[in-house]
Amino acid sequence: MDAKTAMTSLSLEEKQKIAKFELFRGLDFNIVECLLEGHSVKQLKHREFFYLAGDIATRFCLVLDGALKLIRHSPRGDDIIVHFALQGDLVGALLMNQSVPIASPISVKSMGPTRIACIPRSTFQNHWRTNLHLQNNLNQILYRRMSNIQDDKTMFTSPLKVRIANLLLRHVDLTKEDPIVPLSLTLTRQELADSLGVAVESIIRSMREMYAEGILLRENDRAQEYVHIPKLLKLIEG
Amino acid sequence: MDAKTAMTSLSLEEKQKIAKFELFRGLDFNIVECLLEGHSVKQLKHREFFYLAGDIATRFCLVLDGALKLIRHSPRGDDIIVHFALQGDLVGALLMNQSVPIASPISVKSMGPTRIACIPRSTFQNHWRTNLHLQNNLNQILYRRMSNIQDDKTMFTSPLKVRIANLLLRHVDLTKEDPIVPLSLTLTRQELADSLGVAVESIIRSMREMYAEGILLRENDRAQEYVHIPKLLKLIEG
DNA sequence: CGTAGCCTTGAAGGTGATCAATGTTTGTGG
DNA sequence: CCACAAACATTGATCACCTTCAAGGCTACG
Repeated sequence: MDAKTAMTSLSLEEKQKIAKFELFRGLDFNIVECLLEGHSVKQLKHREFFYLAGDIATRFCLVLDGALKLIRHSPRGDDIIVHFALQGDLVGALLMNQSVPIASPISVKSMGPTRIACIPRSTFQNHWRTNLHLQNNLNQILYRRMSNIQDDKTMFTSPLKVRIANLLLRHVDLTKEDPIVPLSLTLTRQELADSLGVAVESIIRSMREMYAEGILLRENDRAQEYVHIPKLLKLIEG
Repeated sequence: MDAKTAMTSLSLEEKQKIAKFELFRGLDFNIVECLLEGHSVKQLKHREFFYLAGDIATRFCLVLDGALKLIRHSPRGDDIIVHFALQGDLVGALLMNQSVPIASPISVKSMGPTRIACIPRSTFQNHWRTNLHLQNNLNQILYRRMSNIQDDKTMFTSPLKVRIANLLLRHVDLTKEDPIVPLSLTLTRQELADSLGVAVESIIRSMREMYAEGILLRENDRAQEYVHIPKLLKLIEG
């Protein structure tokens, strides 16, 4: 096995960090170790795939660092992003719950360098599926994900600028007092377009206006973008 | 307690029928009886609410007959239907899994006369939450619901006629050999519009074309609508 | 018999799509 | 380190699709 495909395991130290993820709340450390049974850590480069749509899903993964995007392909060739998975999020867990391995309906691609823990299906069957407390935590995650996607659907009828605002709002730290906060996840214009199901050009034109209105800000030409929360909220409220 | 609000319980016979729902697959009958603990049967008229958005959810329900629609309200006053719940489907179960009762983000309204079994939160906490097998079944339902709504999102970029076709396809019995099958759930134009997030007029104009193309059919002016499956599929494929 | 909900049609208008061209940034291999 | 490719960003012009508004008809139901 060469360096490229070398698979490492999590150190004890790292496992202890992971045990603090919300997903594992209320679980003993030795249980968490069981849940990671047979795992392997993978360092994905930018734009690398974890699943391709149609692959039989024999493993799922926990995001350790970085971000993944979950992509559906439309018959017309459009790619639609249905979810962004960040640190502590699970990808493919719902597929593991099926009685036999099934084809993944989505592709999963990294956004920038991303570290994940790949966990085999058997571990899910033996430990995840049988742990009641964990199932409840999983449901919390699902509930949030379902809420978000329902929200997207509800926003469908709003003008594009409002929909962009709504999407960006999910990727800022709202606990800060500051009215101006940076985006915690950098999305390209293309990713915003794919997430909202519109053309890139439309995103660009809408965001240009949002910059002009001071809703979005950029530190003298640097890449990092900031949002003005009160203005953003005002835009969404209407 | 007058006739209007009289609450009845399920007969033994009916419980046995319910025990055959996919949701309860693999569960003993006496377990199913526990899962219904404290339930009450409600006969909803047309357009009656089970939840109103914002209500604190202290119970959930199982659809016995008829149909419910789950509605989200946008800030602009548009109503968006996020799901149709038919026989055997659950409404509000995800809300029960939260540690404390929370406000429902959706309204739930009957479509025609509908019979439901209302089940108190405590029963969920005591019996549903603690039953591993049931949790797995619940996840199956969630998976399907999530798939559907992701599908909707993916279809977003398609022309309206394709999106209508895709929605109708979910409400026909595909096990039949016949190319022409009736819709198992009658949706008004308004409901189609609310489900797809478009204007009623757009639905009407699109469907007029679909009638002209023989994709949709109607028995000499009768209300029951039929779809021509192969043509429907061809439209979706592109 | 009047109201409420749903269906239908037409005309006018706007939002976002499409197409084409070009600039910018990033990463890769010679 | 430079050259080149690939991904990403931007702009303008034109156009299609869907929305909005207004008006009217149909059906069910108390």
